[in-house]
Amino acid sequence: MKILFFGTSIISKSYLEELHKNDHEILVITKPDKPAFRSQKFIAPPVKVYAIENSVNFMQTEKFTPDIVGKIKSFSADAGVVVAYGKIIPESVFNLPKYKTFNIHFSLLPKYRGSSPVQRALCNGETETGVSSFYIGNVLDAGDIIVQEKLTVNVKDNAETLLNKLIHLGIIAMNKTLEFFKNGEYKAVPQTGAPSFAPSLKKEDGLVNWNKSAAIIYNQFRGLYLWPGIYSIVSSGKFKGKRIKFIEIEIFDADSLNNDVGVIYSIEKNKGFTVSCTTGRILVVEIKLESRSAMRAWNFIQSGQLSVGDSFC
RNA sequence: CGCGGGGUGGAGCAGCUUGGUAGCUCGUCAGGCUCAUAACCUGAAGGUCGCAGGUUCAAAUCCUGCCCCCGCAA
Repeated sequence: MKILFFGTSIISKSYLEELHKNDHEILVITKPDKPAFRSQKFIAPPVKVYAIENSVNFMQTEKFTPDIVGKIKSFSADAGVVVAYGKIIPESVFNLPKYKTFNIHFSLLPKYRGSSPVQRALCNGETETGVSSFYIGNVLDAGDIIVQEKLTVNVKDNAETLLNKLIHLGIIAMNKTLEFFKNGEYKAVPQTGAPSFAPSLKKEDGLVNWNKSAAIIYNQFRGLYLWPGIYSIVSSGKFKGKRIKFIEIEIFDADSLNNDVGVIYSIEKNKGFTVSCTTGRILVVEIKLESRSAMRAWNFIQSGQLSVGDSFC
């Protein structure tokens, strides 16, 4: 088939790779290079890198100008595939392909419409999620569903592990969808049930609220594992006002009812320190201080700059 | 040349402003104590203070250049 592929991130790359391996004729649409990281050097989207390395045709654009739309039109695609593209595609473009354009979304729509479905689902402690392929329309993530695949969330899953599972599942959904197009044996169904939304994550989403249960904080940790991570501000002692990121935490106990919320309750030899939540306590195992590399919480305790009784806000 | 922070025995830190004997906690090793629970006590080993120059009687500390790590911003 002739496939119009919209994608940018490292996630999209796997999908492009799959399409390429399956001998589809592909035109990739991706975002322009952007300055990134400390160096401020222009970094190419992973999808572009793949396209170059594998001689796949691609175009980079910020806007869908008449000129660009014309070029896309002349490709006369059979189907459009959107995966982690990062931009809104206008109707004049998504209606061009013969079988229209579909998106792979990492949730069981209409749940978790938006850009961070995996992370939000984990934060909310969902035990089941999945992927959906659906027709792109003018309302974000609201089109008719073509294929949906379910997945049970493991309690140990974090944003990284769950995303990897969903990427694989999404590839299956994509292949099924294309197969459906080819055979014509399918029927897209409107989304049913009340939609929920998964807005983009912000750095502040990582701030821990100790006035929650250890279970809720742990879910937040799982969901924000890749970015932005979770953190808290020290409110007493030598480190007052400093931010500490929690790279690795565990639930120390799930049931205790505490009044000393946000206070370092104990130090666990060779492991780290525990902090009280309203219900239960969190064991902090690995941390990261401003301007420092990540380190074991236990090691940091050796410096004596944080000890039992110090608190977070 | 986007802004800022950091590099000190194996680990985490202090010392730098105001140059003058390498400090603290942990770990390791040897010994003691014996139920403390972050166990405790005594002793020991282990460091070209990121690298290279410079200033100085004297540099971890002041000056210059370079390397590496981290955060912010995009």
